[in-house]
Amino acid sequence: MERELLKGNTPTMILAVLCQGPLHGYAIAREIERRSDNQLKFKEGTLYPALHALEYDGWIKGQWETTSQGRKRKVYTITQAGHAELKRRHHAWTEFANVMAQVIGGEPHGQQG
Amino acid sequence: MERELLKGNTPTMILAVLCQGPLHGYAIAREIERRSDNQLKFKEGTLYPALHALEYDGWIKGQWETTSQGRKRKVYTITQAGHAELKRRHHAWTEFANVMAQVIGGEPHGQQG
DNA sequence: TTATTATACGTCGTAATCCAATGCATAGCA
DNA sequence: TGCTATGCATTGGATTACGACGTATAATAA
Repeated sequence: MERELLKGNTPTMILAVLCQGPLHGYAIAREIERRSDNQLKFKEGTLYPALHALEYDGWIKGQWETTSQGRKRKVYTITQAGHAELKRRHHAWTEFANVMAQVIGGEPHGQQG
Repeated sequence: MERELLKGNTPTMILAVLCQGPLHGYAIAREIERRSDNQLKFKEGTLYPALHALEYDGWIKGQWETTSQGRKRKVYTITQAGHAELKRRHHAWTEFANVMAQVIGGEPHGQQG
């Protein structure tokens, strides 16, 4: 999958996943990979900074928990503001996808300018 | 229009426009704006470096010409390799757009991990 | 015991990209 | 003389993805 195409969409995908329920970082990455039929690979260098930024902006909230196996992990929950942000980003993506279709799929036009 | 969403798609749009016929830089920018119903604004800092990179990669070819008004401009033509590259990029974009739809538009799933 | 894999968190540096700001030059118009 | 449009270009800042690396626990295999 083309690296640059992903740019700007990582937070949107994370919010979309968390919209279905709280998950910890590692599970979020796995869930995005699952939803994309393994076409997307979510790396640590992408995931964790993105989560921290989302929490800093108040769109998600992290809570440390310990599993029965004694392993610590940080479970993230989407906030009210996060839901609004997701809606806004979802809309922006749809708009952009439409524009792209218009530009790269556009019909022929008069040659020179 | 969201700035980050554009990332990586600029060369694709330029190739798509040139696919319809040769144009000089300034006209390419105006054409992309026209096709996007002015939702996209193409700035010089984005346009010219992108054109130079495309020419360096051999996907477009620039040719200086002088108009009847005596104004010089560089007219770009898409190459054979450029057509192939456009096809590849067009495909990559479609794939990515589908993946995005799957991830952010996905149906509900079992909560916790 | 030792090695490997999976889980789970994180940081840092590099590369890629968009764009605001700035610059140069020509042309038409008020 | 100023303003706007055309037409080219560079530079530096900001944002982003990710490879590489580091830490730690647990299960599985040799």
